[in-house]
Amino acid sequence: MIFSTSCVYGLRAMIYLASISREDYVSIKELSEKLDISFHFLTKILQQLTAEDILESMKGPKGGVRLSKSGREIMLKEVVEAIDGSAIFTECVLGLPGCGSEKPCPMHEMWEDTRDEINELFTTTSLQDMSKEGKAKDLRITPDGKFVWG
Amino acid sequence: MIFSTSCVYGLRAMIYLASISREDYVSIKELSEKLDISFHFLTKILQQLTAEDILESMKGPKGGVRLSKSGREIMLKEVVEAIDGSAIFTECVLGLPGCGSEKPCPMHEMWEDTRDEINELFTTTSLQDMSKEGKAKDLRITPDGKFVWG
DNA sequence: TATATTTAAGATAAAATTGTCTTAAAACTT
DNA sequence: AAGTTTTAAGACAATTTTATCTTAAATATA
Repeated sequence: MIFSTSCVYGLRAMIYLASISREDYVSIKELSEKLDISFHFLTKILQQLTAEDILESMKGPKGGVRLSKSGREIMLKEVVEAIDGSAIFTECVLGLPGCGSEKPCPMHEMWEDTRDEINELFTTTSLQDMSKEGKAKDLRITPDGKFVWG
Repeated sequence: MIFSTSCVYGLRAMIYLASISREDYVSIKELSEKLDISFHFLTKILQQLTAEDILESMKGPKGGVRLSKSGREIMLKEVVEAIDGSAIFTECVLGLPGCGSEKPCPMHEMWEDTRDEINELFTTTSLQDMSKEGKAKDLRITPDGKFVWG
């Protein structure tokens, strides 16, 4: 997998949130059931996103989480960076610290363009792009496919 | 990191092996010292590559490992697949089993081309390409850069 | 044949990731 | 004000990955 399990769960949840009204809070319980992800584990992941101000949260009845900005304004990269960090968008393949144009490794030149393309892709693709795609074509975002779009 | 630590170590070792004579065996001890990787850990990784017939090994004095084919014939993808598996070249971003053109996830279409590009890149780039690049420009393949090409 | 060298293989340990459980704090409801 | 619901936070456990250590097996050399 290119992203960690945590990151994948975070992306699934964020894409789902972008598919529904941004007004009201959605409880993590509901999210975890819809997306078939362990409640406590998902809570931790969403806490990270709340800490990064990509999500807003509220405690108590009627509480839950919601996007802090429009799904059109939240890019996939923000979500990935908040959970997995920016290595995938910046680091070289051989994992050498400080690898770059000035001090490259043998794989740098070969990889650079593709890496930049990945960066561009995740920088320009929004949660809304993904939720619209999924909702319009009724695509699945859970392994079993039982998930239904709001 | 896009690849596991094991995979990165494996790539570094294989690129180095492609830079020297294929005739004689190189001891893992020597490799581990040159590349600054734990001997026992590197041994396990290279054992995987030996099991996949990318490397040949011999025990005893004058023993060690060597490429089973010319570095020109061994593609980066073979090394990555032997250690990390083929997920990065085939799997979808959201980690849904069976995700593909017929049964996609919302991110499938967006990711497909780039993923195929990664696949193409690693399928067509050989160990020799990398070792030539590194040797010609004297690039580093260890974090500290103390490494010297044969 | 005996010895030294080197990979193979498996046990063990440490660290990171993934997942669970409990308690606290905040916000709503009655 | 009391009780319920929900996120926050931290302890704990399981799993995977990374790393180390020990013993066995094979090969060369003397």
